[in-house]
Amino acid sequence: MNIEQILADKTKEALNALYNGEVATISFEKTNPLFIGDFTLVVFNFLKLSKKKPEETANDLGNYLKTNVAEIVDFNVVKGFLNLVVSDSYWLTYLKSIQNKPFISSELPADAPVVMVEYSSPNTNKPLHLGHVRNNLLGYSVAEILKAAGNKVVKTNIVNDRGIHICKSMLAWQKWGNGETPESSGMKGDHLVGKYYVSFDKNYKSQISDCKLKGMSDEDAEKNAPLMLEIKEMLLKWEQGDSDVRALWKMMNDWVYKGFEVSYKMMGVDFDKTYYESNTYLLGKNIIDDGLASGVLKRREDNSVYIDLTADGLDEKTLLRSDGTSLYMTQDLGTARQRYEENKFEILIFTVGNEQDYHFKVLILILNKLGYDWAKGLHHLSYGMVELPDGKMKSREGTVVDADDLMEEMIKTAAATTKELGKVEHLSVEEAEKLYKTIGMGALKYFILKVDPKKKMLFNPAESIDFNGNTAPFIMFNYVRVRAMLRKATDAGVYDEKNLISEDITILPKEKELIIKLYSFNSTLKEAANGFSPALIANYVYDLAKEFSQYYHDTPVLKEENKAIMNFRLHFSKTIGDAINSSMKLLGIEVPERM
RNA sequence: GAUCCCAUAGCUCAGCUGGAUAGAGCAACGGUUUUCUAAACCGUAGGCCUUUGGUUCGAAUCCAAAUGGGAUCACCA
Repeated sequence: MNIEQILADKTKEALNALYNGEVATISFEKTNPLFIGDFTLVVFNFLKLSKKKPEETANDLGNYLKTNVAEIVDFNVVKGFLNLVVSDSYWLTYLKSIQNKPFISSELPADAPVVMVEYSSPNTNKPLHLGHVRNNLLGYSVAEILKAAGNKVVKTNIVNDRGIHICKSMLAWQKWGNGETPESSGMKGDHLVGKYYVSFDKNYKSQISDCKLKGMSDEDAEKNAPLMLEIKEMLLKWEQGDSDVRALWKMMNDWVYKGFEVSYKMMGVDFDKTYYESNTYLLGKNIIDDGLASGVLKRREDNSVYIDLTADGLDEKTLLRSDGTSLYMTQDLGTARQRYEENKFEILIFTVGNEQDYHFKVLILILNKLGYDWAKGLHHLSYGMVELPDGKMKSREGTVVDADDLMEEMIKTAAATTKELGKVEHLSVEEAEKLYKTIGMGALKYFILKVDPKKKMLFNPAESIDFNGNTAPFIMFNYVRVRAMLRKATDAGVYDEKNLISEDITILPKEKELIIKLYSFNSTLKEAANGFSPALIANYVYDLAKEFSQYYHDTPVLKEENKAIMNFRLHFSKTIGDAINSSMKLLGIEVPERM
């Protein structure tokens, strides 16, 4: 049983014994560093029971806990705050109990709930950009966190591989591509396709202005520009299964997938199941039938189907066109049900940007209204846009930060910095390349994940991502210090791996602080899992690394003359290193052994 | 017009379910290396937590309104 639980139980007991009263839940907080103690109990809530002043109440409880809880060696009272001091031996025993045990259990309980995390969901008409990077990193990290918290996680990706936007790239390539391929051009497939998407848009825009010069309204110009008419025809042919159009579609999508594969690999993300919208876009009509039968959905005179959400403060939402064809919402209803039927998930998380908050609110509400029990487990993991200093990214205007470019840039910067610091002398070329990638990608991932997902974030490409301060390289650096010490100690034969910690060690204040930090790993993981928030893990691991850095600076380890103390500090440092490594893994960040 | 999200140091961000004197990093200024990796450590300076009301023993945190910023509100995806 952990110390907080013991304290909570004993406090309840105390309230009963002293004041004959009861309180439902009692929670302790970490003592503010300005005061002496490890845990603090705020007693204001108990004054009604004690009918005494805050100080007296705190003293009563403090005395009770000190005499009745072996782990409590001292306490002090400041106003209504009872600060409790936990014995060093408790913390030592705790540290011993986690020695050489993984922070994250690799085994799942047999009855682990299934959680699906859907993320990435790219379009196949253009390459990935910075917004997708945030999406991928978030989704992957949340999946890792949920897995570590004891869930059976299924990572899924739904590829938006059909529709009018894909036809744009296809038509442009057909018209102006001269048979260009990734091989002939040397371009990555997704970039090549994206190039034609941009050129379509450029030509389309100039046609619109031509039409407007001829006196058309904005709306008519957009609808009647020759390219738009051709696109519509192409989409129709695609839907009818025209073999030429389908062949072109397949060829170009395959180029894109090959490109995405490279980007995903570089990002270090992967998927257990990939769905394609071309296979699922017709789903959902059976749900409509059920909904009509139960009266939740209604049919208009023109035969279109809708749901009235005005009572919930939302609008009327159309779910089926008057011609009977389905809409974005229709297919999302269908795919959600398909997911449930295939996976029987407890929770399904959609990692999608906050511009779709409304869509997901409606989607989840409709499924609940339709009476699906599993709809309670749906959750939209919404994240803010990544903004550039001069406004938001627009792919059509070319003001995007391309994901591949960004990653390459990060790795280059990592290489330059590493060389500048003279850290590559003992590394082979392959090792050095690997290190640059680890550092560069780690810095990028940490930079993005440390920000609360729901907030929009600013990315300034001119100021490349920092490597000092609250960054992944700083955290890695502290891990590397631990590993270097352990290597040296092992080589010198002074590291006793079996005899962990002897009892008579006096722990330093900083050591105690760090042990308490290690102790909070599990509660942090739980919070991160409940809140789907990698940022909590990022903050945790930074605090841990920062405190360790201070400790490392002030406290000799290998230079310590007392062998027992040296061995303790080695084990202690190793455990910190393990915690750093595990935390970083939850963020999808690898740590190097040297840097 | 309606709905949703955001507002904390010059800049980028923490601050969990309300708790004691609001924290980091960057930038600025000063210091630390014969000592386990200085991508480090220490110090100085920098705040009406957007504003106004309310709830409370206690509010950056909860509620309401205002202001500013962003997003969304198609028989598009």
